[in-house]
Amino acid sequence: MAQAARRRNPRGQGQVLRDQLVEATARLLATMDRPETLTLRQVAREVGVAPASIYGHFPDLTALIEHVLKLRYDELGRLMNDAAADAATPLAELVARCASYVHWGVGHPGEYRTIVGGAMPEQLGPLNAHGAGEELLNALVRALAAAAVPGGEPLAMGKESTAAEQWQAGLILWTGLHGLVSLYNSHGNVPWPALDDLLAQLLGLHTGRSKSEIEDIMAGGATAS
Amino acid sequence: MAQAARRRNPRGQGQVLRDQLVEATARLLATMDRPETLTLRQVAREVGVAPASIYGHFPDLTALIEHVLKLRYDELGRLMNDAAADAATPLAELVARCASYVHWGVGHPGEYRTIVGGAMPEQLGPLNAHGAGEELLNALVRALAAAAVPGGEPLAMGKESTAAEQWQAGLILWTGLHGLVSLYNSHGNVPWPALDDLLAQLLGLHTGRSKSEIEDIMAGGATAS
DNA sequence: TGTACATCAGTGAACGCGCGTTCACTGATGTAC
DNA sequence: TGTACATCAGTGAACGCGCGTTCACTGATGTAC
Repeated sequence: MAQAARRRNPRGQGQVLRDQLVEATARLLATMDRPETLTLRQVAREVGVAPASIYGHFPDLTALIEHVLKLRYDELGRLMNDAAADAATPLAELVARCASYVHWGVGHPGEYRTIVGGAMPEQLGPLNAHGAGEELLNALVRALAAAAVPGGEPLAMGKESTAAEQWQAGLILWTGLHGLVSLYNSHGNVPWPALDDLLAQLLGLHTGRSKSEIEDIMAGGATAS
Repeated sequence: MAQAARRRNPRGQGQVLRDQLVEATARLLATMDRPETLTLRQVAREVGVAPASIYGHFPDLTALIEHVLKLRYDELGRLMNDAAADAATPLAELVARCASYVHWGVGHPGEYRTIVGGAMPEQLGPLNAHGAGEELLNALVRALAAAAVPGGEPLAMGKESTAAEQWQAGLILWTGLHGLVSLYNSHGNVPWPALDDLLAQLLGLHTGRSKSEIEDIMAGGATAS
């Protein structure tokens, strides 16, 4: 992995090493079995630079990781918003958001675990550190409320649902999505059905629709990966 | 934490240190912020013994931790079975199982994360290592199938549900429970509603009952802690 | 056009730390004769 | 009742390792005069 024959950057180009550090850290977090054990010296080796050189660009490894996790989190948020933008109906938007969340989580197990799985020391992930996670969660709550079945049965027995009820329903949906990603990623020995099958059924439960209705939307809409 | 003035055990009592090691490891795993960073020397210090003394009882730290996690896992299984045994109806049994699972998980965040959360290196937890997790999961699947609403709507549109459908429904319920415990434990900054409130609504969704029906059962039955 | 100097980007060696593991050992307790 | 010996339960010092962090440094590149 470590490149040989690295050239010192010319005068104005201190930025170059910084970018390389960020990219190498991202790559390592994405590919390591246990991303939470990443060390400063591993990053230095990956870039092909002396460990001390990192201090010119970041105060310590924690700051570097935090920077990278913020990028990944923003990527996930953008992905979900893009998927939502293509949707024709509120229900399709909800399905698109959830599908992109789950697909991203399963496609990026290391990063998912570091961002939302609480794998990092001292609640370092963006979902905890800054309130960045709120946006993602709020968008999900709104999407679920907008997609709630018109009859209104599942939430509050025919009454209009209050903000607190919508919040709680969104939270529960989030825990469902997270549980699915988390267990799917960490328990490879369990005989899992197809991921989209599980997701369709899960969303059916949470929206009060049939599984097949959700599947039709997933097949038609842009669910990204 | 480390006791001073430890006395060497008399001849036949090598077992004593072994028990102390197990107990100290359990205590540390339960109380540490990041149980996955436990070291062999920490255990030795906690007991008040030389690091090398551990090798007389366990081949290495991994074996010691594995032993302790197995104990904790058995504890959880027993708790769920005991709770189920007190239940009057299949639905009450399901509720009791799920409630004891969630309560145990929230009451033992460190152990929960090491057992099912995938926090340990190389899939060390009992749920992965041996097939011990299967029993717990199978019991949940059976309980859900038995408690399925008589009308039969939520699963398969009035038809009898197949074994595969029951398995999938149980898996999804498990991911819901796990997501709830996992996020509840790791995201203290989120304004969580009462845990039993979330659980009741979640079980309502998964069983096709109303939240209040579940709440009545939770209030009446033995939900343990 | 030369030259002294400042700055930039990063180096390399060293530090002290906690770790897992090894190895020869110690000293009390039991057992054989 | 003595005494030599074996075993048991654990010690203590040492090893080599990778780690985060520090510090004085180097050498190329730009700038002032």
